[in-house]
Amino acid sequence: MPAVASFRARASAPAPEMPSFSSGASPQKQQHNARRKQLIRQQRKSLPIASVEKRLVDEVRKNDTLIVVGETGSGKTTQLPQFLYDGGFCQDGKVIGITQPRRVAAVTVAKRVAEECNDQLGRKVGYSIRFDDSTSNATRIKYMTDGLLLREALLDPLLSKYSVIVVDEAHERTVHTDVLLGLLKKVQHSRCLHANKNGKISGRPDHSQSSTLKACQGIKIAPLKLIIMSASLDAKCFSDYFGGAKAVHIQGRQYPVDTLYTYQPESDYLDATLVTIFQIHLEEGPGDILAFLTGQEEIESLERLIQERARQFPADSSKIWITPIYSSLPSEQQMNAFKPAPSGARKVVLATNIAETSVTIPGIKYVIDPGMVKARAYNPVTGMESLIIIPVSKAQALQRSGRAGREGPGKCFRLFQECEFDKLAESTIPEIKRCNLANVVLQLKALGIDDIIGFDFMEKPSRTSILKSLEQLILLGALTDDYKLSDPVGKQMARLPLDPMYSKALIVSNEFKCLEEMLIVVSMLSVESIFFTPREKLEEARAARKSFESSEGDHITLVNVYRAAAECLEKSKNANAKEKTMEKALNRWCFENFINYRSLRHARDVHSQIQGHVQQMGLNLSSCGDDMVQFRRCLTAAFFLNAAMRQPDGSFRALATGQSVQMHPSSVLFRTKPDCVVFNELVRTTQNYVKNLTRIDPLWLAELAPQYYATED
DNA sequence: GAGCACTGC
Repeated sequence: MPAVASFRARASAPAPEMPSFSSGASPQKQQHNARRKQLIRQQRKSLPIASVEKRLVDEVRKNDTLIVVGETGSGKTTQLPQFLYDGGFCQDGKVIGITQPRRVAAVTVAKRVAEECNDQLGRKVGYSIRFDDSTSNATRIKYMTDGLLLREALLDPLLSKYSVIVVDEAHERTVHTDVLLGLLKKVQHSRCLHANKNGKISGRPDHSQSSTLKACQGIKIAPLKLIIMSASLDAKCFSDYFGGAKAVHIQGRQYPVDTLYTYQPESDYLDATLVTIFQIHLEEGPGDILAFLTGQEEIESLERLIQERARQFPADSSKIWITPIYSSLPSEQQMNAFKPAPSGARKVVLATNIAETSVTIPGIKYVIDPGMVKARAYNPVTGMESLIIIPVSKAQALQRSGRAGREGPGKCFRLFQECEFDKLAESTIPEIKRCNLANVVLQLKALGIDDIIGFDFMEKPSRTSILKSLEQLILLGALTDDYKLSDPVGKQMARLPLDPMYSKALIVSNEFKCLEEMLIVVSMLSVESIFFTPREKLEEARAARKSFESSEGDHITLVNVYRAAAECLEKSKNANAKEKTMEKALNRWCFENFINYRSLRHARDVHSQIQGHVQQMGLNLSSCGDDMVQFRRCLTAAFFLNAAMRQPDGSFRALATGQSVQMHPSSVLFRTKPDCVVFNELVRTTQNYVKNLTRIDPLWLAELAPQYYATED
């Protein structure tokens, strides 16, 4: 066991603002109602942003683009749109759009603002996220996810119904935010030219804008106001990107957080976390502890270690109550982290990154930050994705420490030396530089942006990564040989909110008369893991899966699961059950069959959305019935880029890249010896693994994908 | 015989 970690203090900086879950309490009595209104008025008035309302609105009037840096608790997300509404930015029925990176934020903030406006949600104030639209013609303040606004741009390239677009949490730099910023810059430019043209002021002709401009000729349209909101202090990069746009700073309201570092480097951060938890528990005053770990496995093993250590304490000492929280944990168990600790006990929340931005846990006074994070990495040359544990960035560390100062002064224990903090990267590498770009490229092409390499990204992805995506889209038939969006295949693919390879699979399956089966497959492949295998019930989980297994592979197994679930719903429907009862029955069925209910629910949502799209495209919901050869041939035609051949040593060779890969043990084919498979996922962990497999006849490759395999023997 | 942070359309 290493020596007890010891710490020294350094003044902390405020952390960025995060949306938090509102309690959603609904007033019942009128008196209660009046009190609540009064309270809301007071709260609004006391927000730091309230004192600069007039100045802010003036700045938006004067500047086409404004950068707003707002610290935690400044109220920018809820207040600024209301200021703009009151300032007359919704005249002529125009809408103020506010984008968020996360669905839950769009919903909770919209609810809060509707309440502040004393109006029903969905009228003046609404939200729109995938699968859930709560807006109407009357909506003037619209909260939405950034990805949804990108989709809207496909239908309305000038985003003509918006007078102002506010991009919130821009510092997070998600792929969607980055693409949106590039697009908005272009749209703003187009609308400016357009307005000038209509006003008989001659704008310089701009050929890059011609397609979008042409689409909107004859429509009266005003310039677009852009507001970029960021919580971090890096306003300069946004300002530079938008031609030196003005930046304003809004004070936050956050309690001070004492930050402490270790004197020595810690070789084992898990053990150091364990030691620090007990150090806080024994030496510090009341308050809950939040420890950031990298994944489920670390959380589970630390939980066991804490319990072991706690047993060595005298029975009358105060107790520790451990609540893990990570994304794949079923919601009921996640909720424990939000409950107060039993009296006399201290709550210790062991969390992944989920507690960094996505959820705010009440009662936290102490944060433990080992300074590591599990991050996705992508190799554009091999197409290989992997998850690696790397040091956090400074911005991330600040975000984590800020979690200790939400309700009162707090302390953050960083399990590394102060000199190490100074060496950390300023901010996390934007996602656009570490993911597959096929979807981004397809979207941009569909928006009429032909020159992807020359596109004005805030931070350009590598040339290799862009070229690789272009190449993949050509192979899928979405682009022609001269990099133009193909018609109808490319256009259809761009309309579908799916991975391009899955979109192509749907189009192919229409020709193979098995669209129904493929629709289920791509829906199931588009969501998080369907099977839930708790460590302590491994055998039971395996037995449950057996009843769905197909010897042909994982794709047909997924179809079987989906259909069994649909049958379960059908049964309770025939028993005239209400929707709520039906969902309950499905939930129970999932539990009994070791299926992740949340994932299945999500897959059903995707299924119904995509079904709507393909029907609109005029495709037929055909089924191949029991002809599984036909379906496997279809999978081959769709996923030919992901084919692998068995080698004499039992490993596989991915045909497109020549990489040596292994079957993942989670595949139903794992104990069998197929000669040739198509797969959907290639991940690197301890070795290269392929997941979601179906066995195919190797001869089908040359027959069904001759453009790719004809020259190979 | 492995193990997967987090989002989003």
